[in-house]
Amino acid sequence: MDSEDDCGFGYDAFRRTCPSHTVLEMLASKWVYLVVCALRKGRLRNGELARKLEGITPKMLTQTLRVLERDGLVRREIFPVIPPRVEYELTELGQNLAGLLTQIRSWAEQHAPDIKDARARAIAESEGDWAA
Amino acid sequence: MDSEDDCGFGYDAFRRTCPSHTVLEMLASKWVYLVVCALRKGRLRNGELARKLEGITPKMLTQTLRVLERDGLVRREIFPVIPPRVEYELTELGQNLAGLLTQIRSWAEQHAPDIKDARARAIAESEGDWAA
DNA sequence: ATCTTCACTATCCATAAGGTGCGTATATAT
DNA sequence: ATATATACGCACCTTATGGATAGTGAAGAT
Repeated sequence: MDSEDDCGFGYDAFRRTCPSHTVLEMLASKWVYLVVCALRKGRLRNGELARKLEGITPKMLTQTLRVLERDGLVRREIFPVIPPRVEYELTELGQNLAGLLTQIRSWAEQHAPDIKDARARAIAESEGDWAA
Repeated sequence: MDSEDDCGFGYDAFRRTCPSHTVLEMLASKWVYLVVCALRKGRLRNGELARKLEGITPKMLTQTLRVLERDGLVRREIFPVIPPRVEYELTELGQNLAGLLTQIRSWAEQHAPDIKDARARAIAESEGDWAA
């Protein structure tokens, strides 16, 4: 019945026990999107990322990078120097994903006005209710 | 400096005040992914969605659909019959997005084994630490 | 009379996300 | 001696999220 849904790989993200479902859960994070997009054009240091991702706290940055490293999307390189120097870069798998996530980001940027309008309309309608 | 990053639309998802940033936040949800993907091939009723999205609670399903409706990605049609009949379908904007989200889902399904392996390796390494 | 269906709505609660601040290590500059 | 820079880890706390459960309404079946 859902042979089309598993995309022919035997995995089905609609099933909560499927490994691809947990992958989707991992990807469902604002900071994962942004970190992967930020690393797309080359390796960056922790501080460089922190400056690029406005509003991220050091904790969330580290947490996100650890998840991405654990899942094989990001490689971490430590230079044994003082003061410490650590660089992050996408693995091949990460680069592969970055293409898609960048498309999502572009979509968000392109359609932000549409969605802003839709939200405004939704608010206007709900406010109109009292007078109905 | 970041002229490439705003994709030429004047929006930059890296800035937390940018409307596109809130769009990205909205998209960063497992259930948003899955509901949009599920509706891709046509309109579905609440119960049909609930059966398709294994593990979703009625609350999360309704909540997700309300967000998608508010943002203009999903259209809701109510048939005034008893028992109630409500159908959901993607708007044009939603269809547009569904293409991308389906790619993400396919990616998750294709690369689930790679990520499973990466996680296993990460665990093996961290367990190896005690013997180091 | 009671049950069933369907699409919710409301409520409570456990967990997770996320923020803040402090500690660590050490070469270099003052 | 003290301060600075860097990239964290750790502990604590507050808030938000998601899940479980129960309730609603109204026609039709039993």
